[in-house]
Amino acid sequence: MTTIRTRFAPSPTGFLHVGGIRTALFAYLVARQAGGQFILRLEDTDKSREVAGSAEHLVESLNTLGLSYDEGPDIGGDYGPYRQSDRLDTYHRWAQKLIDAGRAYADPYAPAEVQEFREAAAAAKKPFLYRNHRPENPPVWDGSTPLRFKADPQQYQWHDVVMGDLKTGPEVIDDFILIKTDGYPTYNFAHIVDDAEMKITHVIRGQEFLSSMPNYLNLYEALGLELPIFATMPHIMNEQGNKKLGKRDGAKDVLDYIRDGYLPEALVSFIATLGWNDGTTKEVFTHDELVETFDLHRVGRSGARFDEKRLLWVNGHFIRELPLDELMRRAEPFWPSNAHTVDVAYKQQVLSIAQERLKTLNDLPALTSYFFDEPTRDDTLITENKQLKKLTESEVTTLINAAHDALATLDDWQPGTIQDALNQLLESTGRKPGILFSLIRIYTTWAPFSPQLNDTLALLGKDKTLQRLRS
RNA sequence: GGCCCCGUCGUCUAGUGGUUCAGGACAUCUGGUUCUCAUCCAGAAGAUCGCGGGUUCGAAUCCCGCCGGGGUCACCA
Repeated sequence: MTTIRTRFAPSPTGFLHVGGIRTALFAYLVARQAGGQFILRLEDTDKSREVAGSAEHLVESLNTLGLSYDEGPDIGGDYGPYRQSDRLDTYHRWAQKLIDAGRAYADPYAPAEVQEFREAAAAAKKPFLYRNHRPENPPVWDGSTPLRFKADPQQYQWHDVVMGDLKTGPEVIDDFILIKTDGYPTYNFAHIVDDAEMKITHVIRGQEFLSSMPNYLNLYEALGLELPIFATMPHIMNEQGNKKLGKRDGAKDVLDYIRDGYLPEALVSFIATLGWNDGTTKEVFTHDELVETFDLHRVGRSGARFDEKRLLWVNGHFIRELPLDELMRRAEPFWPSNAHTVDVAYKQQVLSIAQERLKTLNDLPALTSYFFDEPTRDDTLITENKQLKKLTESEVTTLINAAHDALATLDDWQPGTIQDALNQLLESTGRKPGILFSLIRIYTTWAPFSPQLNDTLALLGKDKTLQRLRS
């Protein structure tokens, strides 16, 4: 039985967005659940598009999301190198096989000439095919011109795990470039050679490559290579649903989501369910659950929209599921600045009452700042409150003073005892909780929302509570 | 334009001829949980399954046509 080997093969031209991550994730899952290997290969054959530092960025993105690979440019492996620019001799070796077999030839035309052919075809409203201009006696290829594949146009039928049975006619097959004049191979050539040499069993990639499949099939044949299993992922669409998600349309770097307080596991679960589900009503999946239940056959064929609202909900869900000490670790970079002057145990208590209110870790400062800093008074909290705005100034003062005095006599400062004192105050003042508790809550936090009153006061401490009720 | 893929509530989807003329989730709205926000619970609204034909006793599910959306036609991947 052959070992399942999948790969993720991005080009280092920038960051990774959710579309790329999904392809990587699915390839990763297929390998992991089969006990196989997941490989990272850098497709850096277009020097002009390469962005400095993006290889490291891709690696960081995969690591951050927990998509660990078994072989790759930075860690090596038995089938390296894993950077295409380091494999040029391999491509030339395979190209020579094609030349020897009469299946590759030097392209004698200047770029402008090819462009003319193309425009003539467009003018005649016919699809452009390079092979219609195939030279009769091409010169010996010396590397100064592109090397083209001599296609053998024919009808193809093939199976795609996601897309099902597909077929196309010979008209879509053409002579494409194998090696460019700069000596680098094209993707079309290099990925097939590499997949074969690296013993890749499943080619999982985006839909944009679907229309090139007949050409690839033709090349596999010419090269005498066995076909891997193909799985084509539908596009993830932008929020408007009218375009494939792309960097130029504002697709975000996945690492930006992490910086914005999203949990890697939330991102992974959300991305996995964009086009896939396990057939039950289960909505969120842990890493292990995905490894166990993921199935390429259940990936849908239609493009899915990227809905941030749903991601936000998934993220909140995962935050609530986190054990407190783990949440503490994750939250570390997100605290308001003054929180660092306070001891860890206190922060942990603050976190415990903020946990169920966090949608992202980035919500932490807004939710907890009054535990660390003196809040600034904001009277609109009272004047814009339906019930409180009816009170006169002296009524407010009276109530706050009463609260101060009642709480000042309290020796045992605990949520329970505080609540008892507050309940007594309710009786002695004859006010509704909606008035009394709201007022105390506002005076002690000056925040639009906070955890329930007794917990907030308990954590704030007696001194701070009384002091804020005096101001 | 040629070729290819897709089309179920606003969104993600379940559903492959008949206990599903449609289930779940997000979002929205309502009520409850001694105060706000959130959580949680209960509930509401929301899809004539893109449209039109056909096959069938019966179709979201099969066939045909149309429309709509997307992708691709590079010395980019």
